[in-house]
Amino acid sequence: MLRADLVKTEPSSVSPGATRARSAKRARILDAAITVFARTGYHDARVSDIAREAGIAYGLVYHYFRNKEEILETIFEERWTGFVETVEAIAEAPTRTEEKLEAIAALILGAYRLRRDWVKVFVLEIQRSSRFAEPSQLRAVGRFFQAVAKILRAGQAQGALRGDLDPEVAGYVFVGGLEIVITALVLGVIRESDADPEAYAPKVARTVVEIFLRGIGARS
Amino acid sequence: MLRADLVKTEPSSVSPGATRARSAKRARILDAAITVFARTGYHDARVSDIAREAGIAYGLVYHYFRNKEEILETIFEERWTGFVETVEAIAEAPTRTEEKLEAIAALILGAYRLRRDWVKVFVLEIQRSSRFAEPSQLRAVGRFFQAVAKILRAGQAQGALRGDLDPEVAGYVFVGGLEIVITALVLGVIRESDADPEAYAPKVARTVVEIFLRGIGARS
Amino acid sequence: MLRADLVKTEPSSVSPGATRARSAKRARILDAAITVFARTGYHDARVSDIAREAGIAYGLVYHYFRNKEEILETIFEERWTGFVETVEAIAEAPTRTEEKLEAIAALILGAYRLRRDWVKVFVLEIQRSSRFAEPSQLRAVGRFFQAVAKILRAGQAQGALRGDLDPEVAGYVFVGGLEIVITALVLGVIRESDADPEAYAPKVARTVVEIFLRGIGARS
Amino acid sequence: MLRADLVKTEPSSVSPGATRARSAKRARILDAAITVFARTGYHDARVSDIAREAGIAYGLVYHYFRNKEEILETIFEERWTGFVETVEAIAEAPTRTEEKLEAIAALILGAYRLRRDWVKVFVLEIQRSSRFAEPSQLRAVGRFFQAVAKILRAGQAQGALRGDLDPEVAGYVFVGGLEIVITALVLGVIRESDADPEAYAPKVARTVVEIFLRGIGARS
DNA sequence: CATGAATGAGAATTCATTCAT
DNA sequence: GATGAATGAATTCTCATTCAT
Repeated sequence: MLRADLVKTEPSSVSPGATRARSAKRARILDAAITVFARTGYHDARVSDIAREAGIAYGLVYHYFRNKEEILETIFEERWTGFVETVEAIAEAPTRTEEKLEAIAALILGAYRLRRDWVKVFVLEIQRSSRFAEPSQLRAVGRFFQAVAKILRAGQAQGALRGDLDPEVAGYVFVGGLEIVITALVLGVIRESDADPEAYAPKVARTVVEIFLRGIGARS
Repeated sequence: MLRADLVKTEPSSVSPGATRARSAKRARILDAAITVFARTGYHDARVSDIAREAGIAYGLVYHYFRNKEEILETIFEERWTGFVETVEAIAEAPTRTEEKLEAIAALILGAYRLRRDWVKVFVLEIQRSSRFAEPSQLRAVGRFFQAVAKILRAGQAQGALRGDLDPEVAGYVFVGGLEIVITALVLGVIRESDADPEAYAPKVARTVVEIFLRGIGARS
Repeated sequence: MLRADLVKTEPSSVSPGATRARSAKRARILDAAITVFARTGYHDARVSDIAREAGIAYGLVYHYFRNKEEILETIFEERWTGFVETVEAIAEAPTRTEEKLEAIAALILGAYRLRRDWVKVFVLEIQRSSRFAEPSQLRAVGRFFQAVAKILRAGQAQGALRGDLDPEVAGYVFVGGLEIVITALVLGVIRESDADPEAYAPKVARTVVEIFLRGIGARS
Repeated sequence: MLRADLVKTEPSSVSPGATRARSAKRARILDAAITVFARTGYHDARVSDIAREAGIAYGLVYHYFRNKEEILETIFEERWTGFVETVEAIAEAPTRTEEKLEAIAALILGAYRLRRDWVKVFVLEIQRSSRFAEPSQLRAVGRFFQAVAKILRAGQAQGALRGDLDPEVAGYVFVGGLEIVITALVLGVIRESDADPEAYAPKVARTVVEIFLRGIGARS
């Protein structure tokens, strides 16, 4: 079964020696930045906050990154890639359409549980960073939507899905449904029930998939 | 029929005389702020930009608003209220559930055509303004989601909608589906076909409602 | 007789009212900058030093000038112009060549007495500012050399000067002779005799002109 | 005949073995520094630029020099010394005054052709380095002017030069005439004729000497 | 000797906000 | 109301210098 922890989180699986040290500091800066961005928001985060959080000196940040914005871009590029690759793996897998959609929903909602800060930064900051409109980032996001669209087109081809709806728009609707639930969670608008937080995400995931596949309308 | 222009756009329907002048300047500042926020983003927008756009001295901004943030809040409160009232009117209307959902979808996607800057600011700025977490704003957003949830609950009560799904989560899914399509339009990821821009929004609206009601899964 | 005080020093001969206030502050910043640049050198001068010297707040400097460099450029443009105009007036005057050259020498060496800081900044800072290589500045300096060359060409035409020497190179030699004497004074390498400081500059001026016209070689 | 290459340029005429290596790196740093200072100016040159130009790690610079400033000082001291010694040799030589002055002019203008970067740094940077006011450097510059003054005094003593002019001021005038021509060349204000660049410097040198000795005034 | 990661003081610049006119 | 000059806190970024390896 596909699991949320498929999202690769450790770019630190690196070669030893000098390289390790370099990567270690760099990775600490990125981790710290995610934490700080999630807490304060990108704009209100000071570079010195990141440095303090990472436990390093101020100027070292500029040793590894040209400026504050490059940190955000790097977070996106390095961490998003792992996510997209997982989604693409799901798309290629020899499973039924419904399973694939459920896997993606579980992946996203599961990521919220495991890497809440990442999700916050992706959802709240990167998305509206001015750089987000940049071709490279749009392309990276595009990979994700294409993977979803691929699942839908395959589903239509094999008769599992209706063929009369635009798979691209449908893909947006599916992702949008997931995204807003996450946003609501991130913003605390809806709160995981205290009773069984572990069970909440899967349940919501299933609801989204269910609506997406069979609709909320009563069967006539 | 419910129309996009139900969104009230003119707080300038005000009393005459001195008061009119006051309101006129104030309204010009708000309009200018929307334009500038849509262009630059809230954080990168300078008060002087807003003043220049409004054609006034920038000290005057502080006559009408305590600070920059209050401008954003005011935009939200004054302009969002009109939107929510329209949605609530739709919810109360004696029409079928499907019609109501279609009206909301049309309202939102139509607003994008008529008041693109407003939508940009709502979607991109206010949503992630740190103030968004403020009770007053959350309440305002909540009114909107409650109106949607009300439609869904009513639909369940009268048997038009399945009763086995959480209407709150379902509401998010519906709105999220619409929202992401708008975001994609705002960011230029998907582009209205040049052939018939007028027809694009309604068509997308219908697709979203269709998926939401009947699902994309093939009828077994 | 042409006098050193022909160098216009007061751009503050301005219109009254609001304009005066604006100009007053601006002029104070420029004056303060000259003082500070002369004392510390351009590179080591902090904008805050200039502000303190001018008795104004930090940020006001940026109200009037884009950045630190623009201050230096402005000093050059506004103050150099007065100097060049004086030199051009000397060049046009209906006096003998020797008188003209003496007037220029007196002007320059006199300026050193009256506006030592200006001379320091011109000689030591502006000349090696990276911007100095800019067309507009080279042109401004060019005006000065052209005025000198004009005097020399006129002298050659009327038979007062030898015709077998390149007037352009000769102009450089004349100005260079003056300039290095000033530099030596600025740097304190040579010191005006304590006995009669007033008489030193004119005496040096006459020496430079004398050498330039009749040479130091013994008459054969 | 005295030639420009009399200026000693290779402190690398050193003993072999380990010492050679040391000196080699040191010399490379100095050469690189001259190149970089000439290109960027002292203040804007970063130590890392010098290291990159020298092809070494920038920490190594601090093995050989206490700090950035010491590099400039060293350039001045080590390279200027060779120049001054050449000038002193010219002064001592059993040649006529005019020949001596021509040799110096040729030396300086020739150096501009051979070691343009050195001249740039001497003319533009060292001269206004704040450290220029340092006794040791003033003394070094003084040696040069004293050598020139010595030539002039000797010329006066043997009747080759007029005795009624201050030899010190006259020396400044001579050097100043040369210096400004060089500055003009450095800044590109005057350009060596493309036709015969080799001949330009000597020609200018002769013009300067000619004016200095016989003046530009028409013989009455 | 060599390297380049690490440090942190320092300075420029921005811009929201205040206030005298 | 209206203006825009004045203020200064806040922050980013640079770069000389140190130091562990």
